[in-house]
Amino acid sequence: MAVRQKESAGAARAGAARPVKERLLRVATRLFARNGFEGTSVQDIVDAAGVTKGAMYHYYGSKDDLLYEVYHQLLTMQTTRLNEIVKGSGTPEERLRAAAIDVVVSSLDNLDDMIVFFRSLHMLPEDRQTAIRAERRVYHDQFKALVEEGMADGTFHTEVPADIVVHFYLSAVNQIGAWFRPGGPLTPAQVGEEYSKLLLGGLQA
Amino acid sequence: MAVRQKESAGAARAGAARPVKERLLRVATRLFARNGFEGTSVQDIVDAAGVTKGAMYHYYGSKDDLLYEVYHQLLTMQTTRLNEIVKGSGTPEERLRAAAIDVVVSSLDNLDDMIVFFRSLHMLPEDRQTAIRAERRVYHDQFKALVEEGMADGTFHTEVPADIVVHFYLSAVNQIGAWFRPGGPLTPAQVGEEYSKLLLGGLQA
Amino acid sequence: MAVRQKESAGAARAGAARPVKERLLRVATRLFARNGFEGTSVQDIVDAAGVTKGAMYHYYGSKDDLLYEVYHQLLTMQTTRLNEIVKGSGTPEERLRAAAIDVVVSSLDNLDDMIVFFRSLHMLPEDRQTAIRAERRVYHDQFKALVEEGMADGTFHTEVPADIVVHFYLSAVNQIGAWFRPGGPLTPAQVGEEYSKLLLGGLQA
Amino acid sequence: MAVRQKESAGAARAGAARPVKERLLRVATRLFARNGFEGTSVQDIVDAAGVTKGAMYHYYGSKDDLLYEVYHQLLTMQTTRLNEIVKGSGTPEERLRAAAIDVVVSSLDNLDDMIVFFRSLHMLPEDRQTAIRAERRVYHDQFKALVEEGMADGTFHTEVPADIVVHFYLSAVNQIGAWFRPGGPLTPAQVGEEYSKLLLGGLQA
DNA sequence: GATGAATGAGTATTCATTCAT
DNA sequence: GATGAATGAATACTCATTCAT
Repeated sequence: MAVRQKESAGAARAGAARPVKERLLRVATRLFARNGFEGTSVQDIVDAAGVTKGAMYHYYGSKDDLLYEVYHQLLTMQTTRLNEIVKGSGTPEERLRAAAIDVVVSSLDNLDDMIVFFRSLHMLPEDRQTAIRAERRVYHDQFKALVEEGMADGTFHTEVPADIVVHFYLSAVNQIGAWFRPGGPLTPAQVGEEYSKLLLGGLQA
Repeated sequence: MAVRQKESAGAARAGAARPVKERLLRVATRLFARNGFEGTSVQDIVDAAGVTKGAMYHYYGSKDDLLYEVYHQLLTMQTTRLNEIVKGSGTPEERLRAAAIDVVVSSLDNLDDMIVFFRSLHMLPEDRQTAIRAERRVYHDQFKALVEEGMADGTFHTEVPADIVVHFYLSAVNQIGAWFRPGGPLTPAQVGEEYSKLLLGGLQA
Repeated sequence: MAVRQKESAGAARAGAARPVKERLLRVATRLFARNGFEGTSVQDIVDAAGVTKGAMYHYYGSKDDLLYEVYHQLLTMQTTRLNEIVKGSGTPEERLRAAAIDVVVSSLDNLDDMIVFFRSLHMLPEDRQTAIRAERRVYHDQFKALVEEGMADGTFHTEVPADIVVHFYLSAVNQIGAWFRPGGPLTPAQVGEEYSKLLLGGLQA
Repeated sequence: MAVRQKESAGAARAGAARPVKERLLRVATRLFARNGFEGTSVQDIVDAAGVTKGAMYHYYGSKDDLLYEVYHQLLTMQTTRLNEIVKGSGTPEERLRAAAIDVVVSSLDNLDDMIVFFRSLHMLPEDRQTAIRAERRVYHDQFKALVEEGMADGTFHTEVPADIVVHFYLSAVNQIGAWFRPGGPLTPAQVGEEYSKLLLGGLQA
């Protein structure tokens, strides 16, 4: 009992400033990334957040809700950023390069979320998966529009359908958590640079 | 009792010819791919295979063993195929193209295994994950050797490190199960063709 | 559902006043004594206590924990009592007689615990067995000190080492559950009287 | 699989001379004593004996049969030996001393059997327990007859009922496995000497 | 807002035993 | 005599969720 009190006190000290709801999502994301969605119990989450189960169920309707929230926030953020790039100025090639770099950098900046995303999506109930996939489709289509612009103006060849190009590139980015190690020799920006080179090189007319 | 006999008969009809051990692995792979490792109970597996739990534990020490076996068989098969391509004749570019196509085709031919692979590896105990990753590393290094050959003889540019090229391409292939639908408009061979074009295009000196 | 309600009502009637945690330990002790540790399932325990499994695991980490608790409580109680006798007044012979009677009486007053103790200790994990044996050793040594006092002042002969005397006597007491039947012709106090006579008679100089 | 073959070969080499049936009982006794009856699986037994399950069920009808056999052999042996002592020559005191020493020595010479006996009897089905207890009662009564002879001729006092004396002494002997360590400072004969002194000292008129 | 005791349905795994060969 | 594949019932334990306070 002494231990619990100490933990609670410690957790409270460490993150009491941050509101409980946000803290819960943050620690849940970290735990899901480390141990998987199924490997993380609600008890693990509330212990790490320094609150009790009742508190969690006050803010989130279920464990699934937490997972959904991780997805939703990541997707919203990335879609917003892509939107700005798509609508920005510059040639299609310049804007595609910017988008290709940005998706890598923003993914590596939120690596835990990415890892959770591609590991645990299938654990959500069917309707939630459908919702997520629809959001994801919007992102895919915006990216594809950039590729098609470049094909239309002759910057890129048209040997490979734009849909496949986008699947190919976003797949590579999605799996990035499988090999990238923060603190390793490469920065997120460098990886973005290299990845975008490989994409654009493969599209040159 | 009538029900059981019917089930047994059904199972017999479906796959009694195939030995029990192999049948268990096959149905487990399918179920893991559909519902995830955690979403599949041992009961689900033995029901689908038409045997009892005891039979499964006679052949496999644990549910983990089944998962490991999926990985091991897929990796062994792909490594063997890559080996033959690497040691074959032809220019580095020809052999890299062959390898790039082969990894796509053999992945799509074993789509269930691929899906399981990249979704459930993290559910295995640490030591097994390490074993798998070591096997995977061998595959990666063989692939990288091909890229480096082409860089050495000037066929490919050297702007992007070979390691990153291989991570990039294999990541894209690994995620292929996230969008490819068997029976859709594209055949595995066509996808292999497109993917290899994107890879080799991005490498041209 | 009717059945369950009746059971719950029955349990409530029998012991709802007593807190759940204590009730669980009490019924577990009784069942372990009757059917052995291995012969008692967790389901048996929670059914008898009128709660569900989850409740038991809320209070005790495992079935082993329940068993350990039986041991720990019995040992603590007996060690406390012996302590008071050892430190009390009177000749060594008087105090040894008091201790010899007390260990019999307190064992027969907690016969279920005794039976469990000497039947199921070996089912605990090694580290717990070691902990129990250390507690038991303290008891043994206190008892031995009494015997040695009497040997030092010439009341008892020294033909048999004090260690063996204590092993001999405590062994006899430990096995008492193998033949004593509560409600039979002898009271615990009478058995204590006879046993102490046999011990002290065998020690007279 | 290589491991199993090696084990089998090793077991075969070690004990092939001894007939299978006897070997099974011997290894079962050792394992029951080390790990308890419930902690020993039939697979453990047949592995240690270097045979297969089918072989065990050829010789013994069940795992219970093995346990019963341990009890039966030990009891038969000890009863036979006690019989000879009871019917022998000498004063009651001399014969009681001989019996008191013999039960210790023969118990320590078959320490595994003793340990199994007092730990696992309660795991047998009720009817088998009853049978064993009847055999045990015969032994008890023979021992008691010796005590009563000494009481009748005035050698022993009659303050403590003979029944209790015998329970007391045999209990102490039964628990001997709880502290005696073969290879320790004391030989079985020495322990028998000390225990018999404590018994006879406590009985002197 | 928050607690934590309690639920109940679920999980992987074990194991004595049987039986066709 | 002996094998080992297969059974089926039992076991300890987990966990997301609820609800009286």
